[in-house]
Amino acid sequence: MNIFSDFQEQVLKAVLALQSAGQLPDNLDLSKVTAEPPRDIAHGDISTNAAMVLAKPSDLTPRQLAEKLLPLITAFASVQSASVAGPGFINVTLKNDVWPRVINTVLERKEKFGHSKLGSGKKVNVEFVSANPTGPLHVGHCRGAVFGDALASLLKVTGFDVTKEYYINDAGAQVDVLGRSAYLRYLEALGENIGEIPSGLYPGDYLKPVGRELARLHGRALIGKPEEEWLPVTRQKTIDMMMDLIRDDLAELNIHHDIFFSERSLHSSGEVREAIERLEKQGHIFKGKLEKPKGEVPLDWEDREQTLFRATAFGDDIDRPLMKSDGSYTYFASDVAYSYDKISRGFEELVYVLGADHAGYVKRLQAVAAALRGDRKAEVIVRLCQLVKLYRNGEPVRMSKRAGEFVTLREVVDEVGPDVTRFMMLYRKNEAPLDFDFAKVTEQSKDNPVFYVQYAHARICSVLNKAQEQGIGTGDWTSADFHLLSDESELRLMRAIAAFPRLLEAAAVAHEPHRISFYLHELASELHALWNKGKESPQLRFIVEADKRTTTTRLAFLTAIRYCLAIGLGILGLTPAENM
RNA sequence: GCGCCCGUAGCUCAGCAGGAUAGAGCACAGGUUUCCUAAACCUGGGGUCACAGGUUCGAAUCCUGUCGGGCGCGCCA
Repeated sequence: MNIFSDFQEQVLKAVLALQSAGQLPDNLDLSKVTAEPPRDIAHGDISTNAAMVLAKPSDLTPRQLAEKLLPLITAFASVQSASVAGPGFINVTLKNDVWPRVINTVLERKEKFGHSKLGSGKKVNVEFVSANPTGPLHVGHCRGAVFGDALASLLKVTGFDVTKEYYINDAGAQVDVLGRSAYLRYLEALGENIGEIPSGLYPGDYLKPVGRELARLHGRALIGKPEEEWLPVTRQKTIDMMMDLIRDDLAELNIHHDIFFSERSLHSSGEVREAIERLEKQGHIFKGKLEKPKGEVPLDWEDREQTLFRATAFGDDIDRPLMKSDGSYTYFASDVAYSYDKISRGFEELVYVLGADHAGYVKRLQAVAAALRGDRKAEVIVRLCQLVKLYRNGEPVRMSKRAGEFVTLREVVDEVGPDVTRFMMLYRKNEAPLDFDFAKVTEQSKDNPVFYVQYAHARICSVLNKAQEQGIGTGDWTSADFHLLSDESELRLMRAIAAFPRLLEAAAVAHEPHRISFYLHELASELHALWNKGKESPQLRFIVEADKRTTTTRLAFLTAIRYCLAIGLGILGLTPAENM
């Protein structure tokens, strides 16, 4: 039950009624008609702009049209009163029985309250993390990982058919370097003196277990062989073990992808060639020279003719090369094939969660999809996550990538826990930079939003448990009478509950899971406010021994709030705290 | 040079799908409280929504331009 979308539908029906009565023109654009909670609650429960957006094409003033609509809206079953206000808003106060119905809906639908069919089963691919399999995940991957996972959950509960995907960059020069680095560790494991790891290879200790495993599997068999014989072996084993490592890191954060897609497989299956042939047939490929880049010029710049995808025809800034000078495919060529693969699998929405340093990829990804999709719908949506700055007691944590000193994702999660990590990553709009202070995020005070929200849930659990001990909160809410809830704080909480389904839909449409975090903080805040009132006014406490009916009502009410908190936290990937 | 993101209170940030008098937390000022419904509470001051145009009945929100900050710009992935 979404009181806002229900009301909007009714308003649209009222407009249609006026149209069939000949009072309004037939060809009105109704898409701009909204039904939303007014910012100022003095304006009632729901406000619609119908009269304002439809006035001009109807050749009426907003007020005239509002007056026409008013009697129809006043007649709605759920409406107590309606009035025209301001420039032409129609404000509505709902009948008292609406809030009880909302709460009953929560109690019936339980952990599915707020779920909707907004997405109507649309197939969405959410690709996130996709870090190179050359080492453990570091803190920089953290935000995109959490964001992507939460977004996927959000889209799921709003009715999309979501696939969570990780693209493994297991082709190209980087993983060759990785294979060579592991080979050294293999020699080391067999007792050879390898000295310092040469620059250009991966120095990290995390490759030592790979070396030992290679030694266990192959003994000394790989020694003395030419590189082209051992490299494929060490490379693949290393990639496999690194991906296991990465999967473990992600599991620490409660993140599980549906599909791990290998870039290498695109080459071996011939898809790279196929996809490029398809572009070629469509005439989107040509040979040409690119202009020298402005900015920083690469050291090995050479002016040469190359095979290019005409990305500029699809809105990109420059055309993109598909072949290297040695005749092999570029990374971008794999991207073309991968896009083609996703489109062929029937995804109508391709979501990419990338770091802000990949902003330059947005247009080329969109260009590729536009060129390849043909008659299919395949919309590319890119969400960029800004950097996370780590602090320890207000001091920035220094990291040097060159020296191999970086804070790993695992270190963060081990120190503060997955729930705190996830919530903090989502307590900011994705395109805004984020400060993460180890001290602040684990602080147990109301200034810490994770704690604040979890505490609200735990408080409810504590009351419900206490009630159960006294034999009152049995879960049978049939005798609850929500008309008894009349305190301002209680009314605000009921409005917040009623707004939850709408919030989820809006967050899904905007691909902005952070809105849920802020909503939860607000909901928690309202709950704590009511709780604090109970200190001063015992009649506002949840358990009122002398009044069983009120107690039952409030326990049911708390249960509904608890569902909202738990559902929201669940979408963000947190486990609601039962006690703290 | 070009592209993308950002610019809202002293600070960190929200601002819901263009809506009515722009919000929260911190900090600041004043007050309450030592209760066991622990990990405080209440009240208050504070704004040229970077700037200038435009679209609209209505713009922090959409468009254009300017300024300021960040990121990126072929044979790395």
